[in-house]
Amino acid sequence: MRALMELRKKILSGDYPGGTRLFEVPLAETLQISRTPVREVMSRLAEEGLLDRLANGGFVVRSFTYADAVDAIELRGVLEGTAARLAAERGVSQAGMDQLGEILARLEACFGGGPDEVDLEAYSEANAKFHAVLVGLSNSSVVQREVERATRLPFASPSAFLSSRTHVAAFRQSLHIAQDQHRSLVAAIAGREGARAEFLAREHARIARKNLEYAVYENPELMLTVPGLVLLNS
Amino acid sequence: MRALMELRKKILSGDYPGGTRLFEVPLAETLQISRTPVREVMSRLAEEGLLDRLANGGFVVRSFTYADAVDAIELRGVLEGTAARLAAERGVSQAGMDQLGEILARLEACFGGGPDEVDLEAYSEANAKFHAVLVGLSNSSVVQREVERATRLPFASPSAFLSSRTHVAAFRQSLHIAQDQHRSLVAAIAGREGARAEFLAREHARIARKNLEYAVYENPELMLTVPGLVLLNS
DNA sequence: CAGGACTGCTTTGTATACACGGGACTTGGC
DNA sequence: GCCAAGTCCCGTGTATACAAAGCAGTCCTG
Repeated sequence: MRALMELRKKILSGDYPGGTRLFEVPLAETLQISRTPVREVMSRLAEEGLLDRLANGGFVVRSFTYADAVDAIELRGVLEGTAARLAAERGVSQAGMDQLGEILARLEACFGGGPDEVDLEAYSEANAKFHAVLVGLSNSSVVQREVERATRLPFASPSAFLSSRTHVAAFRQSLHIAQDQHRSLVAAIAGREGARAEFLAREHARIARKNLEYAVYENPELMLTVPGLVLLNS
Repeated sequence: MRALMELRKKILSGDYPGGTRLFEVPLAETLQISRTPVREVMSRLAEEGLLDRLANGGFVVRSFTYADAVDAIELRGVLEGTAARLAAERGVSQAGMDQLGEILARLEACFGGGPDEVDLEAYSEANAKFHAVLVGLSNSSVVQREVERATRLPFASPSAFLSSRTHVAAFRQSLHIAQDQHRSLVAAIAGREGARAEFLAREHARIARKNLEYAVYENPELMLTVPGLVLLNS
């Protein structure tokens, strides 16, 4: 199934702009496989939300506007917020809280002495872990499934603007605020404050929205380096 | 693609209980088609959330617990709530509000003179329309897409407990409350009250949760007549 | 000149045959 | 007697050939 990764990569790197119809025969030649696995691959990418099924068969690369990206981020916030609220309402075991605390400490350790000094690589990894664990603590496989789904769109992922290739001051500075929200979120869950946890998670996601806004309007060359932003059309 | 509908129907009617692994060859014989379209069908049902992909290939019928159903309903409420909030925040055109008002009136007309007299058939149809239009008014294709997805699980659908086969007093009585919530929801959107709209939509969905609770604990024979409830296992 | 129908091509849908991989069972050796 | 290795079977992955459907372009007719 290397073909799946290959096609996904091509779409994510902008080889096939949004709205491009993908024909089976040429794709089969490009990927050096026959039509049957091509269909399989496209079907999976449709599940991921990267392709749309056409009414009369066939697939097109899904096309995203700036507004869609904003909504996808908002949606991620809503879903993570729900997971956080459920975790708070239903309660989290001591082991779960310990796990969150440990990741929190790992995130903390990524900040160096200087005000602008961050180990982005380590932060990005711990951040992804934090979000994954948080969602798991909702104790709801249904919610977890949908969060993971919403997160699969690269520009909506919690780590979208943390790629090590994007050493942008504006992004780095947001990390202190983000980390404070992480801490507050954990405190809210520990204190069974469902509403607080929910809205902190939402606001947390809106950092990504702000970063997106910055990339699109202030620093357009970032569109090429931040993963997924090439998918944005108009 | 009648095979798709046929297999979906079989799963929804409980022919293949949750956790059942679906093998391609026997399924191909059952459905009277070859393995290739069987794979296609299963792939689509996986997209719908009725099947799960196994790690090493193959599919199993997704298995739902009571808690999963509760969570799926809550999730639907959260997503519809988000749509309602966005509609309120972003504003809805006069034409949109008129459309909502018209459906509201149609719902109203379903209640007869008696306290327990309802044209369930008409109500169910208008109710489905109301929810669809409401979500459309969010003006967000991303949110709309995910609401429709969450709604595809039959027991999480807004019309789950409105099937005409389930003339249960407990369900009918909830309709007056539901209709009041519909009216309030429209008022909230008209008044740009985002938070109110969001939480009304959530609470509205929780009527379904209550009905589910009733079906499972008070009137188990309903499990067989309410569409989708046969999917619930433990 | 315009509209409709027919034909041909392009593209997806379906069937079938073959390849590959994994797991279980059996057999042989220690 | 137990463990390990090999083989066989079951099930999915892949390729290819063929069928059917949709679309467009052209030609014929009114």
